[in-house]
Amino acid sequence: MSTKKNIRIPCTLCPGKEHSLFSDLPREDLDTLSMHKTCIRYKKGQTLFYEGTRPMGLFCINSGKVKVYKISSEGKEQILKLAKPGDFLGYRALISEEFYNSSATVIEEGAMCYIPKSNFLDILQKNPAFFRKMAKRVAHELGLMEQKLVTIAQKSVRERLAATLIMLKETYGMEGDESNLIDIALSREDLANIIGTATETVIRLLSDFKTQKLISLQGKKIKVLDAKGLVREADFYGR
Amino acid sequence: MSTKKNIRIPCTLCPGKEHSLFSDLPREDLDTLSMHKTCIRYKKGQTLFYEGTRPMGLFCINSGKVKVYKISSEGKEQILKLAKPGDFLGYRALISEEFYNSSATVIEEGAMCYIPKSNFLDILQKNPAFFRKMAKRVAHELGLMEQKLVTIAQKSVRERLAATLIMLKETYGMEGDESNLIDIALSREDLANIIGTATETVIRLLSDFKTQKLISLQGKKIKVLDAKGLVREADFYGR
DNA sequence: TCCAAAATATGATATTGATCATTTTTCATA
DNA sequence: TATGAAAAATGATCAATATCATATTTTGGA
Repeated sequence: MSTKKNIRIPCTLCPGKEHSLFSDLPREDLDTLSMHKTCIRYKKGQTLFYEGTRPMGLFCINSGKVKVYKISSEGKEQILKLAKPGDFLGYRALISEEFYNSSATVIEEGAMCYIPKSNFLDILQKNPAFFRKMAKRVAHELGLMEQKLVTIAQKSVRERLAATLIMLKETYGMEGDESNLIDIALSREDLANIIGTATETVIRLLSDFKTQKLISLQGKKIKVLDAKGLVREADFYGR
Repeated sequence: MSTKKNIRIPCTLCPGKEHSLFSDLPREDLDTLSMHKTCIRYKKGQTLFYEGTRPMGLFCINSGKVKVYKISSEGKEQILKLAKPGDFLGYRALISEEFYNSSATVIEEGAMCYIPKSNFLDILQKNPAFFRKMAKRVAHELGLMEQKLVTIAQKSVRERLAATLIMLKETYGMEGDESNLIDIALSREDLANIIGTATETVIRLLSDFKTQKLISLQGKKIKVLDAKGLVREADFYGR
């Protein structure tokens, strides 16, 4: 069985707390959350929740990275989003009062906090400003998802890959010298499942981009050498 | 110029009011809305709002049908959803406090009610149950959009067309004998812009389905002859 | 450190669906 | 009801990408 270990991390010490959805929650509410939550270390490959199951709480990523995806009827995985420390998972299903419509699996190990549904709903209930903030977030994500739909429906695989690399660089780029290194452990297959194509196609296109000196490949990690060039490939203008 | 005519339709008389988002709004709030809204007849081709503009209110469709779509950088249209009497448009942008991320154009003429932003937000503010309902709706739509994304990313055009025809039949099917007639005036181009393909491809596939006796074509309108067969084409099982 | 399995890479081929060109039909309206 | 424009239909061709097959490399455990 899994070797999950229960650990305790106060919400007030959570990385990225300042920019998270909880950022301007009153101290009192934060303490309530800290009190009731559980934090567990997950290893790569372990799953936080499965599509089709009933959500019993809210996940908050303390460290590590997670992919959120759906499995189609043919068994193919489609990654809907990637989550990093400070991100929350599972609120869509809690707010819509539905089962999970996607699964979430750890791609880089770390600690995940779990806030029981009742505590989360309590705070939503008694804190209208927080509820508005959550609703605003969900509405914003709907907008993002609509844009993604258009991109997948209308852009070529090459364009989508270039656009995804730029997005990854912006989200997972490192500090200073290494700022062009995309710091997330995505396999070629994961990348293919983000943009909706075959693994071989991603591999071919990456080596193509490498030949064009747009990127360099350092093992699994990708370095962006020519962001402008990638932007050109992505046909980013006018979006 | 357009020949928009201001007409008055009390919300209490709105078709589909019973099942709309406003269904269990207190009488008092409904009257406030009725008081402040304007209702205008729109002809086919007229646009309710444009992507990139600031939302100033909420649209409610009294009669007629509307398509909601985005235009990609290459100028191609992608239809995100179709709206029918009783449906609301524009609340995503109001709740996320963003500009419209899509445009809405009338495909079958009818009357559209317009509720000023301030009135809508007032009611949201003072009526937590209604706000929860709106949030729930947006979260549900996010789930639908995620499913659409997976479908477009992973299913063939043939499967998507078959699935779309089934959805259209379920949403716009008529009563009784004519229950298999899809009662919405969509051009082949519109259909192509829903499923994300070329118009010619839709035309070819439709005549294919016709040859297979899955559908029949009566002018612009499509009749579903063999729903089971279409479901098979759509590979619907297990979704 | 070595081994097996997984991931990556590369090649050959097949298929889907886009694009371009042309014809036919439908439809609005003059 | 005639006519011009838009929509639908059909054909020919081509490009992008999936699929299948087979190395080669990397990696995580025993």
